[in-house]
Amino acid sequence: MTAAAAKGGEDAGGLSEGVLGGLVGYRLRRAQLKVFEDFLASFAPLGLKPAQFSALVLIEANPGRSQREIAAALGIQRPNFVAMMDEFERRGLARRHRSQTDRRSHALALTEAGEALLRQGRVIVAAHEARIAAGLSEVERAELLRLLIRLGTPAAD
Amino acid sequence: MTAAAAKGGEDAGGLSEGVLGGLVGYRLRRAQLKVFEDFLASFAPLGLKPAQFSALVLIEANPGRSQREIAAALGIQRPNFVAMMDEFERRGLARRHRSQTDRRSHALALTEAGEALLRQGRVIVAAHEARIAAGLSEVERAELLRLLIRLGTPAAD
DNA sequence: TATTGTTATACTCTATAACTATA
DNA sequence: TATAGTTATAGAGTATAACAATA
Repeated sequence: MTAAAAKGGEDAGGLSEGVLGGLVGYRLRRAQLKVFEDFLASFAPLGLKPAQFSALVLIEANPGRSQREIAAALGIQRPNFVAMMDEFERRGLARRHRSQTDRRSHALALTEAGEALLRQGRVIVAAHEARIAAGLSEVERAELLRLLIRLGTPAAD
Repeated sequence: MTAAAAKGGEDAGGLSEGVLGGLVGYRLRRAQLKVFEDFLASFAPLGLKPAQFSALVLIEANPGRSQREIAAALGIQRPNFVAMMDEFERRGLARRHRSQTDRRSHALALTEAGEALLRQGRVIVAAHEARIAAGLSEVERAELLRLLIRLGTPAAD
């Protein structure tokens, strides 16, 4: 760290950060932008964005759940999840089955193609994680996850 | 932590998180959403959003810098920063002065009203920080900031 | 030629109201 | 009445191309 950075904080262009550097929210935003940038590039070959990947993971881990349940778990508004499911079905990655107990709701499940894509996704995401956490030891990465969970896990509300 | 959460991860609705729970990018996104939610509510009385607050802080800490420099430091595209500066001038918070050395660029500075608003903002942001980091010790909060900087500081590219 | 601020524009994300079919 | 999925829509946020003034 430079002397200037130690005093008030200074960015790449030589500008002082003022109070920003010490704000968790500001650091979160900058870190997330950078991590998502790497994710987007990593998953471009699979044609998946972060929200789509997380939705597929959640559907696979919780087959038979409704759109409302999956969307809520991801913090996605129900109306906005409709288009995502439409695309999943169009690409043959997931399907909506009529629930046997409540004909209003859709029981979601991955297709074979969806499972296959997720297998590729898990390989890619592992490389992505290793890349973004390259400057951290395994202990530090675990500590970062622990602190982030304490900050933001909806379940901890 | 519940037994289920220890195994594969489980959210508030009882859904398994699958691989998501161990991903830095996913945890960053969820944490940032929650933190920004608190920020937005905290700063509603001042009429400032996170990007606006950070821009005002940066202008105050670096008076005389150009729009391009301030925008670049925040990761904002130059065209998108124009409307933000327009609003700052309309509300009397900041001004664009013609640079004496390069008549193409604008030397930015806060007005008295802008400085006054920022003084209120710094009080509010301190309370906001205390609130979101309530579950963390001071050591943990410092460690979180350190790890986030390692992940995402553009200067560390 | 290159750069600053600007305009226009488009694309994505996100949020809300209202409809339908079921419950 | 209330809920699940859906449609329509509107508002942010973000990205690029192109122009005028200036370097």
